[in-house]
Amino acid sequence: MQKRSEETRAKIMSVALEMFARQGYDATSVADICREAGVSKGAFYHHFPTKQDIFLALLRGWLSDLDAQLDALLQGADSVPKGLVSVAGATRGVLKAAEGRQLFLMEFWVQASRHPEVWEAAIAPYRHYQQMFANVIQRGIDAGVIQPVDADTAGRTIVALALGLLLQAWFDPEGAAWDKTAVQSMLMLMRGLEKKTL
Amino acid sequence: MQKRSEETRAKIMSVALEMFARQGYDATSVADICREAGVSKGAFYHHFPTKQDIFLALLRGWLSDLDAQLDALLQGADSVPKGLVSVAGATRGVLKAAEGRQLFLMEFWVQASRHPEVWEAAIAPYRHYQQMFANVIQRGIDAGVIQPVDADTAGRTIVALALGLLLQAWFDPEGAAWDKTAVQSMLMLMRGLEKKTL
Amino acid sequence: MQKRSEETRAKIMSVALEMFARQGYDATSVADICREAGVSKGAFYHHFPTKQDIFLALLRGWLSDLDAQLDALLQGADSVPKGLVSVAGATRGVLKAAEGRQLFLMEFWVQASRHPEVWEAAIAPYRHYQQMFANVIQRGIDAGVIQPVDADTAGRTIVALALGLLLQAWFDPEGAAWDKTAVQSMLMLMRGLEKKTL
Amino acid sequence: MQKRSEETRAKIMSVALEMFARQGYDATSVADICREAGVSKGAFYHHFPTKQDIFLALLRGWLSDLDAQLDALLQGADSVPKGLVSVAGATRGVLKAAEGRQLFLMEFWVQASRHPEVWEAAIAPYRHYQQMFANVIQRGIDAGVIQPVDADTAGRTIVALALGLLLQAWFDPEGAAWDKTAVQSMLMLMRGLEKKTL
DNA sequence: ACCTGCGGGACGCCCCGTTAGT
DNA sequence: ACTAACGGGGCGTCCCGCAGGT
Repeated sequence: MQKRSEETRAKIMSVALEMFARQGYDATSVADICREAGVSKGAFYHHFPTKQDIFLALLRGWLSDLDAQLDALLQGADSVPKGLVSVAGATRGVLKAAEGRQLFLMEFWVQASRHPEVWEAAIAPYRHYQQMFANVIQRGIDAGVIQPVDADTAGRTIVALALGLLLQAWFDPEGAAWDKTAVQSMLMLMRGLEKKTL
Repeated sequence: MQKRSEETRAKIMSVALEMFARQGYDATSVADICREAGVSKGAFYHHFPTKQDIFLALLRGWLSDLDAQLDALLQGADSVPKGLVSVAGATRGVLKAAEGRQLFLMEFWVQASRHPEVWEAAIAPYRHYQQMFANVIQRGIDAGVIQPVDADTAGRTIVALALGLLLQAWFDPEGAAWDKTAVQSMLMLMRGLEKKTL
Repeated sequence: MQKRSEETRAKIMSVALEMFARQGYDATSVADICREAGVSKGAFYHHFPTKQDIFLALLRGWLSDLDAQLDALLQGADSVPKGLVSVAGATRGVLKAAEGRQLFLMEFWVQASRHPEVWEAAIAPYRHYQQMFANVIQRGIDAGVIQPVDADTAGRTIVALALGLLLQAWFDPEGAAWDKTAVQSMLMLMRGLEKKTL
Repeated sequence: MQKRSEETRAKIMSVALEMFARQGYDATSVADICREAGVSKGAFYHHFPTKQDIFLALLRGWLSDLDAQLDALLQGADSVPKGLVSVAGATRGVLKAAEGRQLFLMEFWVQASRHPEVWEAAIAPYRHYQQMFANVIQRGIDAGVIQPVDADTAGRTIVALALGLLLQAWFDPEGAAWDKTAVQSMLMLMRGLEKKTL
């Protein structure tokens, strides 16, 4: 029956995700994953031809998850370009989506820099998000509520802020209430973008 | 004479830095480093007790470099809190300082998340910079040229922006003129911080 | 219906034979065979209890083929002991029979040296042929056309010559026209065996 | 000191030779060799980059041994082309030289058929011997003691006989007194080559 | 009866970071 | 400063049972 197979595969993936996130890709051996998942190496290599392959599979899943979440979040912002705060709120979504998987994110970047296929998988969605933000901004400009800045640059700026906060939240979790900091930061930036209405 | 010894050590370090940056920490073997540096493994272990140790040594050097560069840059901003643009310019310095060593930076973060000693070495300077920016902001607030925001949060925001730009510049170098983008981004943020003089 | 089954079995065997011959027994995995034959591993193990077993099955078939061919060839020689050249011609048959399967032959010997069952299967026919040649020689001696040598030794000598040529032809195919060399060689030997009629 | 190193290397080689000969190349794992030799895997790979490499090293040594032995043996035959029996005796040398290493010889051929480098190492000496025998024969022809046959073919025939006997002696050791059989066989052939002095 | 997918472990080769002995 | 040796894994693969479907 195929149910069993699917379960095994899922188990392996979830374990692998967690271990990659906790110990990193290189430090996690296939044997580790198998032991933790309670399967044999035979089972592992039945489902994934290579250690790299499970990483890519994980990555794919993770990106599509993120995609869904962000798309949903931006629905609201999309329709209310004047309420820039909603954009600020959206960034919280980005952080949430990455919650507890930051190390995996790092690993992913590191791998991306070395393996073209991974890079491909990484760069596309990144540009996608940047574009989404740029679109929102552009609409705001057209509507006359945002300064006439370069929308692309603004998009990149928003992404940069989100990424930077993500990173800080990761390597200094106790340093601040990152949740609130995210909102505040984004507000500061938004304030710089909105048209001064006297 | 110790000259020879010093040279060997330096050679090893420079090779190691480059290889870590290009291939990553785990993917770079001690043997690789030795071959490239033209020394024996014995020589390597004569100078560094452990592979980790050379990494830390490298890290220390790198951080102190960065420190010096940033301190110099912030001298100006420090004394001219009203010219917030100078702060924007300073972020360019951060990018410059990391030029071509981003992968090493990533490795460093990854390692930091796992080894307390590394984390220690990483978190301290990070907080240092954040504090510097916060100070500049605070002075601006006191002088009445900046909105009465929370200075710490503003500091974190600036650092976040810098980090985020660094990251983007790294994994999508062709995506934009990051140099200029950095300045523009910072200006947008600054605009949100400054007091509306109207 | 069993037709399907028989076909599958035959397909597996033919693929296995070719792969063993080309890559050797150890270097050919069951998975390789299955992939090439277009069947699942389950199917393989349904037909053959073990990898060794398919080898033995193949071997058995191969030997009985060889047997048939040689027996046919020696019919002639048997009845014309004075025409020693026909014996020479027979050796060509040996070479022909092994055409393109030398590596399998080698594998077979190697396996034989380690597994008694295989050895059993190998040594019997070998002695059979040697005996056939010895018989022909003995008849020649009785008929007075061949020197009074030890017939067994002569038989072994003929077999040796055939084997040696086979081997050379295998690992240095371009080295000579082995076809003709075989005949010439055998003639030289025959000349040493025949009674000097002068 | 380098003495230790040399000893370790020699120990590894001798153990490997024996195990390859007894169990075959594929069936002998590096771990087996190490255990038997009482060294660590690290030591093994310090001396030999690859499992294949130790095989080649062994092969090289074996061939040069054989070379030396045969050269010495053919010295006599060389100078006494009329005493063809000495050539017959020489073949005994070939058998002696291979004593107890036949399986290694087989392995070697099997490997040769798959790895060009091995084949290279194998084919050269083989042609060398064939040539030596051919030379002896040619001299005999020139001296008028041997039939005007094609010397090359005769050389190949002698080699074939030697190989064939070697093989039979290996897979049916009890079948005959191969020592004496070798001499008898060679005499039969020689008889066919020599000029009928009548 | 025939065939399939899945799973199980045991190893195989290679390499890695490191310590002893000069 | 350097060569030799050391173990301990790492990844990938192999040969092979079962449970299940057709």
